[in-house]
Amino acid sequence: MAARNDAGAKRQIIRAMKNISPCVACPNSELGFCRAVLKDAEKAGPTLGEGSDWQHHLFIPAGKLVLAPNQPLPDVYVLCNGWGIRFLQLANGRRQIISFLLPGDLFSASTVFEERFHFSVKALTAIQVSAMKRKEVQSRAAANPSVVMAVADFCCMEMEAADRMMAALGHYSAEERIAYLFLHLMKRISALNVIRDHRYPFPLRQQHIAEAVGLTPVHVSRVLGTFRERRTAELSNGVLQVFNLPELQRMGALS
Amino acid sequence: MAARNDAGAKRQIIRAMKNISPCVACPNSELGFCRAVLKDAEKAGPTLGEGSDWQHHLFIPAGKLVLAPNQPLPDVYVLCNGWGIRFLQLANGRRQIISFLLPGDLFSASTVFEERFHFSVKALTAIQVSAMKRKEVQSRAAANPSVVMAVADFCCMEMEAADRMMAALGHYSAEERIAYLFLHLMKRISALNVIRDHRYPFPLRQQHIAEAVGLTPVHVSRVLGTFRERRTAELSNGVLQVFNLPELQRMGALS
DNA sequence: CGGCAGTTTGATGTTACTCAATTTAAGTGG
DNA sequence: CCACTTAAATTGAGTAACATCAAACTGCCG
Repeated sequence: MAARNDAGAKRQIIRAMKNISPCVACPNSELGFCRAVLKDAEKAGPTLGEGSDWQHHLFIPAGKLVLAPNQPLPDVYVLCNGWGIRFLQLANGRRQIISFLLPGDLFSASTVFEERFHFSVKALTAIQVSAMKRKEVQSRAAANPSVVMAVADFCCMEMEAADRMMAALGHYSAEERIAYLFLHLMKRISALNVIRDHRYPFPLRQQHIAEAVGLTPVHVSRVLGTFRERRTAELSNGVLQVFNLPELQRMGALS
Repeated sequence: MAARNDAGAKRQIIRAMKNISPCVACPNSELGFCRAVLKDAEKAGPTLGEGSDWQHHLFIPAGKLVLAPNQPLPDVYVLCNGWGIRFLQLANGRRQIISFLLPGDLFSASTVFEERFHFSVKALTAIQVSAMKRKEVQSRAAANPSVVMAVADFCCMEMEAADRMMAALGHYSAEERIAYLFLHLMKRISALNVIRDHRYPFPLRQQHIAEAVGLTPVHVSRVLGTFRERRTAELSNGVLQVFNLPELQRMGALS
């Protein structure tokens, strides 16, 4: 039921966002938000031209920093394509990955409200980003309740995800944290892709998993090793293959 | 500067919330939100009677569960008085404290948008809670931008706090996590109370600290012991006394 | 072929957990 | 005011989980 809820919210975001971003400038969008919107724009005809002055699109290569914290920025960002990470840079040089950004995701609901962000964003793969003037988004939201609903929904999802991750970080073992991360991302990926044979696109390095769940890369490697031995799941070549879903769920279920 | 920001946001919430809740039914409010609102209501005269049908007040004894997760509830809750904890109940019987609720706090910004909550709330001390019909809050928000701003601000604060706590849980040692928690709460308490001699009201058991930062109560006791030995800080009798603030900040600074 | 980033493996060290006992503090009822 | 009870905090000993350090291995790309 939680899964249905998530997927429902995502669809709602997609639907409502049509009122914000036609997203017509994304030529090669393959997933989620962009494609859905693109189709609609085609149907609707060429009314919403690509040269609008309140939104533009960015094409960012893999590994590049997209946003640094505490810069005043006039735009709200939606990831159209590819994967990103949202993270906090810590004093000791480490970083905590707060969330993985998938196609259709607002970088954060807070970007709609505030012009300074407390986090950084980096491209994990090559990505496309839709940047929309915050002022314009806000005024459209004021005129259109479904946009407000979409932002509110995203906001709730974001907060719930953060809360659950806190619980995982605070009270779960290495195995359980990684299982939880896998399940959480699998649910989100499933909402965007058709998954066959339990094989999920998963462009993460072990380093990223480590930074997300608060372990060292070395220990992540060991845990993934045991997952492989036990034939629970295997991560390689950017694909997560799950062999024993019940086992994974047993480990990663928070409540 | 971060502190000023926080205090500013709090004041803004208090100001904007006057449009939502006169809060006149709280007889003994001593802190923050309620008192501010009460004063204003007196000035404004008795127009806003206490018998309004869209809000009521709850008096809840210490230790009582206020909200269980996944119940559809028609109200939005603001803590008027006392301390509460917001937490996730985990499968293994443990719980993760997500945040401490102080006077003036919305239980969560998500309560304004959704009728089912993913968390539980428990009274840490005896508390007073203002419950306002969500529908009414939403319609007042639609009519009054400053209410929207207040909720948005609270939302951003909540998300930022969660993100930083994730970083603390993921990458920080026991000492650092506890120092971080202390500093975070000290900042929030300072926004509500006048603090003298670095003595902060702090009605937490070591068990609560443990549940918030992901340690065992035993280990919390040891860490607090070293804090006391080194004369960094001391927690006893519901009072946190800080002797060496720079030392605490050195340990608990995230970035 | 060489270089490089990512992963794996081993040996060792440290942090924090577990279990259990003891002390302290805070009521409660006589 | 004092025995009795109970919750909370402290202390100690032993252990498990994860970190650290270092070396070897893999795949990939020029």
